[in-house]
Amino acid sequence: MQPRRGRVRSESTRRAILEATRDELAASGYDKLSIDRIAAAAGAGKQTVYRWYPTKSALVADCLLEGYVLPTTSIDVPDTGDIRRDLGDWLRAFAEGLDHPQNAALIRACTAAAADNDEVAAKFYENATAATETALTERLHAAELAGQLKKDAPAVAVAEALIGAMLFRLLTRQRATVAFTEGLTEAVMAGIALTPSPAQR
Amino acid sequence: MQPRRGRVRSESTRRAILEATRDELAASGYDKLSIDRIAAAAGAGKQTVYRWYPTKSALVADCLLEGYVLPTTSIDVPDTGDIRRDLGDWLRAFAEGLDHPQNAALIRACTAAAADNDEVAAKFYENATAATETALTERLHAAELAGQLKKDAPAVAVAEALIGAMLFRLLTRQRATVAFTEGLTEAVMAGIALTPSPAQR
Amino acid sequence: MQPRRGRVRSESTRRAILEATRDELAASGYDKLSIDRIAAAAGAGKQTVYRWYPTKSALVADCLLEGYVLPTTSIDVPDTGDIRRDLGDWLRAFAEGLDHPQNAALIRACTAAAADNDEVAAKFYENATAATETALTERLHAAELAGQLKKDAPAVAVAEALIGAMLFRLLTRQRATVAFTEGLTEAVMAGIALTPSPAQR
Amino acid sequence: MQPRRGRVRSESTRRAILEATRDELAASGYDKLSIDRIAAAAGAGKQTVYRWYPTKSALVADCLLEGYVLPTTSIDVPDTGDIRRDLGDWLRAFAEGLDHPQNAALIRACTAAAADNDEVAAKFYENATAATETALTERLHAAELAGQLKKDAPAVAVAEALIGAMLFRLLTRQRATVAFTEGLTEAVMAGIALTPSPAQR
DNA sequence: AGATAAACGAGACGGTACGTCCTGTCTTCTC
DNA sequence: GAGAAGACAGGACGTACCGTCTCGTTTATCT
Repeated sequence: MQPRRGRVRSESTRRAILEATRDELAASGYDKLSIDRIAAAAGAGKQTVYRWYPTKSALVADCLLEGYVLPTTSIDVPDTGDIRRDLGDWLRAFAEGLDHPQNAALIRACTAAAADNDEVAAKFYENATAATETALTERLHAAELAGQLKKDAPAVAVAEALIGAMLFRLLTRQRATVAFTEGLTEAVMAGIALTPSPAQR
Repeated sequence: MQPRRGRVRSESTRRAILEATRDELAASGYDKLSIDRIAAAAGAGKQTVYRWYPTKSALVADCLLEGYVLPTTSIDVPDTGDIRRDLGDWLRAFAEGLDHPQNAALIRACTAAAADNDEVAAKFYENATAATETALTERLHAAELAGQLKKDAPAVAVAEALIGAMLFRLLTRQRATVAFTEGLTEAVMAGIALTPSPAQR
Repeated sequence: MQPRRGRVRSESTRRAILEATRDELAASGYDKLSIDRIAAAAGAGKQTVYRWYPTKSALVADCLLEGYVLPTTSIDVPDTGDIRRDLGDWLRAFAEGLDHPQNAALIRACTAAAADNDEVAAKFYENATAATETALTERLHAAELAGQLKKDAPAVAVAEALIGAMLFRLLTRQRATVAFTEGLTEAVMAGIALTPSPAQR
Repeated sequence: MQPRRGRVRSESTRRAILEATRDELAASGYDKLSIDRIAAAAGAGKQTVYRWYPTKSALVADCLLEGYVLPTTSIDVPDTGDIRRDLGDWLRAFAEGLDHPQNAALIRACTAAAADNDEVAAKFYENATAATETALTERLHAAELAGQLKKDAPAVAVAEALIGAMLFRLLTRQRATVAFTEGLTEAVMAGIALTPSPAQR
């Protein structure tokens, strides 16, 4: 391991850049991001921004990865033993988090970034999403082990359907009301069909 | 009504602009769209583009509205009388449509546009989405009337969960496999919980 | 001749650019010229500057060509019939012109530009210099025709020696005093050698 | 004088810097000089360059002072006793030196530097020029003492006229041909006027 | 020998300017 | 009067250098 030549790169500057990025992202959205403005707001030179992040996408991606954008608070899925109630509570809490305009703006900006760019998409998934999805699927598996769910329930599909529904509401600027989240919870828990599943195709 | 002096605005030019926009969208994504390039590709002056569409967003929005971007083909929900099968078939067809890279790129671009801009979001919802959602909810209501669904089943929530799940897969660059779509269909039809719903909280 | 499509290029903007360039040149010298600042001072976009002048050198060169930098006043060589007096008067006037700091700064800047760049050098010669040189050599030829000069006197060499001497004084920050200009005039008119020229080598 | 603790400053590094500067000067001219490149070419850190030379100008100035740029060879004025021949020979030799593109480029670069910057101008004069001028004026004074020149001949003015003429040719990219140098020599030795100088104004 | 200190290479830092590209507006001429 | 062509002011892009500031290393002198 060689001795590290030259001045060491400033972590604090990097953090300032990420914070400035988060602020710009919430204020202006993804495609109005300006590296010039971010650098100025962070008190950094543009070159320093580019030294850390070669592209606007990488910058946003790292913002996601480092948790500057999405709070980890709303991710935890409660576990009271009652999967039905836990799922409902979690979904409602999630919806409430999205009611704050700043959170909504940030997630929309990240969605735009993910839609535009593969790398951001990967980070978006790894962080913002996979964490949530993992927590959700783990809770579902726990419920399965507890004998509350059918065997081989498609936990991933259900988790992504829930997240996807919230994302869809966000994109189309519809609030996710309590009626909505409860209807959705009930649907995935009990199904909407009257007749039981046939002997399976 | 006065007689309209001067040259009439050329519909064919407008169509050329929309086509050029669609091509750029598929090729470069939303935030790399350049009005300059679009005008050049359409053989139009920039002013003409701006005369029709005041903003980049409006341009994309109209692309959506006029169906230049999203094919209406995959929207129709089959109706064989068996809601379970129809839903499954439709979802699989939808997923297959998203497997074509060009379609995927276009929808991602539109998603980015919708995330960034309220107006596009509205158009995105009205067209690309509401059409789909309407078709879906109508099919669900038909099934309800046919006695195949529970009373007051949350059709809208289910429809949006299905679309949202597909969108989520698209954003995170995960293919929606047949196993995925079938698991999802089964989940919303029959639910994943073992025990029946309690006397409703 | 085809009909010229599109908006016509604004001569007044071009003039504003040249004036701003002249001011910057006098204030900061050649290698501190900033296109950004020039554009801002001229109330023009950078692109407009570049549309007219592809390089900093071309800009300075045109400043010279259009006479924005060097006043044509000091160029005219008087003709009273007495070449000796005329030359002396002209050289003194020239020296006095260079005594004004602004003129000196401008010519130094142009010299730097000419030294650095072939194109500017050409323009520098064509305009600032050739005009002077031409006026000077024409006056000398007139004197020759009037029988006041030796036959085949090297008018060009003498003209360039006079200009060169003034330039040298300027570059080395020495004032060209009256004693200097008169000594120089006398030297080229009467020579400094005591003995007459030998039978020519 | 106190004993100087710490590492001694490396003369060889300083020489490497000057050599790199000379090479850059000849290759790119004055206003394209880059301290970054010079440091890299010299295998030195930027700080070391700045420790020796606070500004680009000082660097170029020292290049001149140390003779890295202008060869002292062409400075010596021959002394055969015949001032007319000696002057002619020297001027021709000087012109030949300037025919080499590298020499021409270097002197042009130094001229640009001198035009832009007072300090360089001083060094330019002290070294490159004063040496030449001194040699020339000394030769002229020797001739005067030998009775070959008029009394009180303006040696400095003549010397500067000769150097200025060469510089002017260099700046305007005109070669100084033998015809040119001989015409000039003859002009300053014998004058170009037919009639003898009047009783002097 | 060990401590102290300056100079060194390397290179990151906050900045300024570059030359290019794009935006949205404005002229100009043509249909 | 709409349209294409394209110039315009403005502003962001990503790059190159500036002059300054750490770093770890090397080389000297002083204890």
